[in-house]
Amino acid sequence: MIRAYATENQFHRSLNLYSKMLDTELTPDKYAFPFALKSCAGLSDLWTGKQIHLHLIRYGCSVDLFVDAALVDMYAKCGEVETARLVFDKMTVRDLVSWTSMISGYAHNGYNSETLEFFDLMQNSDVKPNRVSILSVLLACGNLGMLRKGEWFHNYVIQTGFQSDILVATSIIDMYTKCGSLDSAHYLFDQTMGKDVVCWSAMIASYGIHGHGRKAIDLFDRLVDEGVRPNHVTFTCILSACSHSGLLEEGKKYFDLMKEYEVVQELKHYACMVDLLARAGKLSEAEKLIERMPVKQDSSIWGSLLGACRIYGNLDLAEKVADRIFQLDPTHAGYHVLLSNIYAAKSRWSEVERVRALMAGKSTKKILGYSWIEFKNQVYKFSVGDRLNPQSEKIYSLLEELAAPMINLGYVPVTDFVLHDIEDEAKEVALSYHSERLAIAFGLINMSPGTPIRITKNLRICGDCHNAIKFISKIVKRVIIVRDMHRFHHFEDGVCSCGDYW
DNA sequence: ATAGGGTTAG
Repeated sequence: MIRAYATENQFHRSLNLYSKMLDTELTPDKYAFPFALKSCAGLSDLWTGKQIHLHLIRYGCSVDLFVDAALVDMYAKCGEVETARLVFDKMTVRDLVSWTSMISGYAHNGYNSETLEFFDLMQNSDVKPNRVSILSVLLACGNLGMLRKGEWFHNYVIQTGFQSDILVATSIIDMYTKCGSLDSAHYLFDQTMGKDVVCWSAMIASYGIHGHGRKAIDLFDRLVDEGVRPNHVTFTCILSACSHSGLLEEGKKYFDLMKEYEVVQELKHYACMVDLLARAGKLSEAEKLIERMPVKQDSSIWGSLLGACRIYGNLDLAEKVADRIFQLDPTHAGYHVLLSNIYAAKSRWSEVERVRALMAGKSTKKILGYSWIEFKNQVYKFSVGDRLNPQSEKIYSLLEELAAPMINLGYVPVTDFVLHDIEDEAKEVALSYHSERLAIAFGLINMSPGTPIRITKNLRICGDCHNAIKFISKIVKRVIIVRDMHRFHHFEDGVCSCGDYW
């Protein structure tokens, strides 16, 4: 029964029975523990997971292939990757599933390079990967934006025949999407037989994140024609796609359509709608939607609105919205910076100072921005103004060389994005060495002419860099593809695919 | 008798 409930995702019931079992004279055995642990994993219930870990030691089940794999999985799914690794290291015998549990734990917790390293280690231990273990490396390649490595795995999948597996195919489509190769994603999607709703959703998401809202809509309508039932993820994908392309009326239509399919409108769907309305300039409509939505608000849904307040220079609403945000999430550095930028754009320097002081007083957690690029099977990472790369000399002189032609073509640095107490000239310098520009210069120096430069960035690209990269793409006659935390920007001949709508 | 798995806002 513990197993049956765990298998049916009824984790609370599963654990209730486990707990009842402890009250009897029976003791759980090595067949019960994996499923009790699976239920903890499903609930991300670390506390109960640790209790069960103690039980299984007490009952002498701590050296068992199945129990240990379940422990690794439980710790990983509860975010305790290091503990999972300790359990894994203690195992005396490891099979494909134990390796895969660990690799998947790495992949799903953002330990992307570890995922790839561990996959190699597994193969060196003469454990042959199967379709399940492939999913994790594809996820890691996608997260890292490692297109060449991802292509290598795609080829590997073709050789091994795993491509006919719909889960693997979907993962490859997603990998290509996240590596900026929309064409490859689309090509594989068309080739894939027996597509289910997940695969369709992945492709809709793909068009969305690359800014092809119309194609996402066509695909959604095709999915419906083929009798596939869209689910909560499919709707998230289509709403997000509409939002990235500014398709306001279409987005509203799909939001309403959710009711017909009896798909519950969750926070993530409202977030897309707020974003869509706000970026289209319907600020008060967006505000009203947040106020009257029947799901619990979070700081980020107000954050979308604050972002739109910056675009439209609406200071009054920005102040009101920022109040709400700081009540919900007082230590978020990004929203403080956003608010101070809104003040800066209106030259309200004393307010800028006030927000900065507020920020310092609350010890906000600032995420350091960085950008990276794949080159020769490696990832090269840059942060603003750093000189850690051996080719720094060349990188900085290339950026300096580009400055004059950029200005000749009409580039004007916009320094609103830098805090105002730096001198103007210093601001321009700080901007011109943002991590994405260093990564792009590295790509231009090292990659053969004609190949697109693909950059990944952990934050949103700043407005000035977005503008600068347009000019760079024109001058160097290169396609530059930037993935920021939000979406893709394809720069070519001075134009960005996002149409500056982002 | 037992395990590992694809899509999702900001």
